[in-house]
Amino acid sequence: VRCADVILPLALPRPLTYRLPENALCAVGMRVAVQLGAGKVYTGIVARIHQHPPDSGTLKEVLELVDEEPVVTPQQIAMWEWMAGYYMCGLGEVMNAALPAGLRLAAESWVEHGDVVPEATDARQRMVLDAVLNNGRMRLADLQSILPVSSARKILRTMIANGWIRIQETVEDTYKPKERNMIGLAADYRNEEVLEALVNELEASRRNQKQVEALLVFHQLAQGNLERVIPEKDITDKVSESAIQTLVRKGVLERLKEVVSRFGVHQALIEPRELSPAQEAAYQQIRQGFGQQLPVLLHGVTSSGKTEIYVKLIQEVLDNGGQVLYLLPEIALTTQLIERLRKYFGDLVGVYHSRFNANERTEVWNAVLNDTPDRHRVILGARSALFLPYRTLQLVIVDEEHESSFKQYDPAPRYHARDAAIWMASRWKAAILLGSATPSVETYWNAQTGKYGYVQLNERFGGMELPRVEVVDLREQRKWKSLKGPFSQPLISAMEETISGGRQVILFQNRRGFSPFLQCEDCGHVPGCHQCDVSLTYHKQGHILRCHYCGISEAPGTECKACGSARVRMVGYGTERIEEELELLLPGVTTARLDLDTTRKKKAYQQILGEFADGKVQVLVGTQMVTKGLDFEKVGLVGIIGADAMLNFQDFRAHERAFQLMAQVAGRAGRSGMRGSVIIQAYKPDHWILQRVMQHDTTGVIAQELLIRKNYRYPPFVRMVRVVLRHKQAELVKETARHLAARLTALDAGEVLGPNHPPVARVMDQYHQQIILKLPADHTLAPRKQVLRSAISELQYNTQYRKVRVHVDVDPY
DNA sequence: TTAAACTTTTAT
DNA sequence: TAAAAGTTTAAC
Repeated sequence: VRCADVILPLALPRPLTYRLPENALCAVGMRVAVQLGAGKVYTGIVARIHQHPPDSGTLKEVLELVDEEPVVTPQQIAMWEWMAGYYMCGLGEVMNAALPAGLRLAAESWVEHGDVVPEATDARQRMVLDAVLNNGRMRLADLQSILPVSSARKILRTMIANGWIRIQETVEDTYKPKERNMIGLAADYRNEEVLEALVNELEASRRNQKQVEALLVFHQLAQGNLERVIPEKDITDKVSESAIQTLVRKGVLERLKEVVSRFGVHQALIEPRELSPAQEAAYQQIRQGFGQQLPVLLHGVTSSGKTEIYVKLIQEVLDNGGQVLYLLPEIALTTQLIERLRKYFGDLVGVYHSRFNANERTEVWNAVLNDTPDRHRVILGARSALFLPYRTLQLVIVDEEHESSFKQYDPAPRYHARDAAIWMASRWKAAILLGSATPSVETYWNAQTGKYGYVQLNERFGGMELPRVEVVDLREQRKWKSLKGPFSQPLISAMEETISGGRQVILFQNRRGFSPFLQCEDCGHVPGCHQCDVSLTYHKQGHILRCHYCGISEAPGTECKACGSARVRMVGYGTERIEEELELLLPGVTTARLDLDTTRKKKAYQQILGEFADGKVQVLVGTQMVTKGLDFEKVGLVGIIGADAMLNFQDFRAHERAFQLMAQVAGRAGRSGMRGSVIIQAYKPDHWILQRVMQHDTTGVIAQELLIRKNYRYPPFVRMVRVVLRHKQAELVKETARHLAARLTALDAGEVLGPNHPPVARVMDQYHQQIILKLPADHTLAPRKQVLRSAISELQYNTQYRKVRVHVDVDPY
């Protein structure tokens, strides 16, 4: 028998084996429909074809081959397997992250009438039968929604048992290509003489003038080529629809559909700029590193023109017929960069990220899979762009390499796009370039130790100076009562000066919403989430208290829930409140806000960033989003409202991240000729990180951090694995975590820290415990992960421990 | 993820 | 005591 190992879109430990129908033309990477369990039909991807049926049980047969050609390449399956192994999750989970929804077939259950004619039926059964008979068949989900929720399943079950109805599973392709209406001449009329005769005939009657006109317009648009097919809209722009209609009815014209791209047509406009001597030197060094098959780190200060270098490298690959993957940490950045790259490469640039709908993503997927020569040669995207079916990938660029948003946390696979890209590049034999003004400690270490090539670009483009950074002591400001809401005197004057000088301001506060929490002035009570251990954030927009962990919201009462006092005050400043305070402080100033709440809609980024770029907005207030490599010409001042929150995190990466964030946002200031300035407000102005931000000392921070990491055994000197346990009962999770930790110690898996609870111990009524494993960064990593795997599966043998959900986060961020 | 098998809670 | 609600488990 021929067998197919099928990856199913579920968190199963491994692919399941099905029997292939005889003579089935099946290949690795094709989609197949298979039955799982009693009735459910799923589509999966064939990972392997072989002749070795598993020992246990009977084999089910593949129900249907969906594709004639594979939709997934063997290289991708290799990548999925690597990812599932390295990040310790199921192949199905990787597949779920990788495949666009348009390729995941929707399996639907339909209810049809059965072979047995029902006799005695009750009212509800009658209802079901009527619905099924009237419509031929009904969606199971629709039927369930018209029946009372509690008994729907039961009613249907009896009816199935009686043979009155049955359930049929279907699998349907959800991808719909976009089409447009076209007009062409019918076969008989694709001849000048015939057409001329027709025109003459029609001209005889005055009533047919419109038709003659339509034919002339068609002739003109077709430029004499009568085989041509013209977009209907081009014709109806000039002549009436009814004339076309008549000609179609007479069989002179034909209506046709043509598949078109969902993505508009763009034209390359300009030649890339010549590189400066410094850029040229960096470019040559990068080429050299690529020549040695090494990933290369391009460490270039903000505004050093890294993009120009990327452009030149991309151009080369395109000339060479290759594909390029350009990874960015944020969707907002793709919005900015796409316009820039399209100026050079036009339609060859494609975008791919989570804001695209299923059809758009599938279209990009197919274009990459088919290696189309005229579209999607350069893919610009967030981390999911990693999963496209590249065939001729020659270059990967990971821009803003240090960004933590390259790491996915939930759901599995908990992968780091930068690290996965490095694996991919070596497998695909593609070059890979990591770019950053503030490289991560790990990457810098790899460059220092010769694992990566290292190229530095210290010169800002046009020789501009780095911004002046000033730290304002909030303790002083408070003492002298010179704080106005969240703003210190120096920040206020700087904003006024910048705005009156016709330049723009960016304000950064890493908290969205209006106020992080409410507090009763009498008893100190803080309203918290009912199902999570966090306070509720007040959102003025919608006048609502919201939990940022589970999303649940409630109306804020007018009085304290604990003591009934009416004196409840809002504590702290989120972006929403900062924007409002600013409007009160500087009336007439135009503001905009860039955070999760203002960018929910698909086009929101484009709109907000567009208005800021056009100068319609003078002050842009935002969360992390404003720090990540946005380029604006006229920003003269960047204000960091509260630096302490970032410095006080007790995670080993907190200092590194705080520095990166501040250095990056500072880099937004001062682009068009004038030196920019940065004001950081902090209660701890002497913190060493702030001092280093003032000095723009990236390598100093990294050197210091490397010392600390070496002393305290943190990455890159060890590898970390975080094990998270979750359950409704706090005690059970604790007990299980203690047991697992003890077991890991006994098995000598590595250095075991914990168990303890993560910063937020309860989310959605589930209590969390975590164990951190520190593993040596050597060849024992894989066997140690195997030890961890078996220790976790051992929990199954205990009826209590097995109830606890466990997940693993490799290289946590 | 799903659904059947199994267990615990709740209402009458 | 039955029904409802919640848990657990296996899937080729």
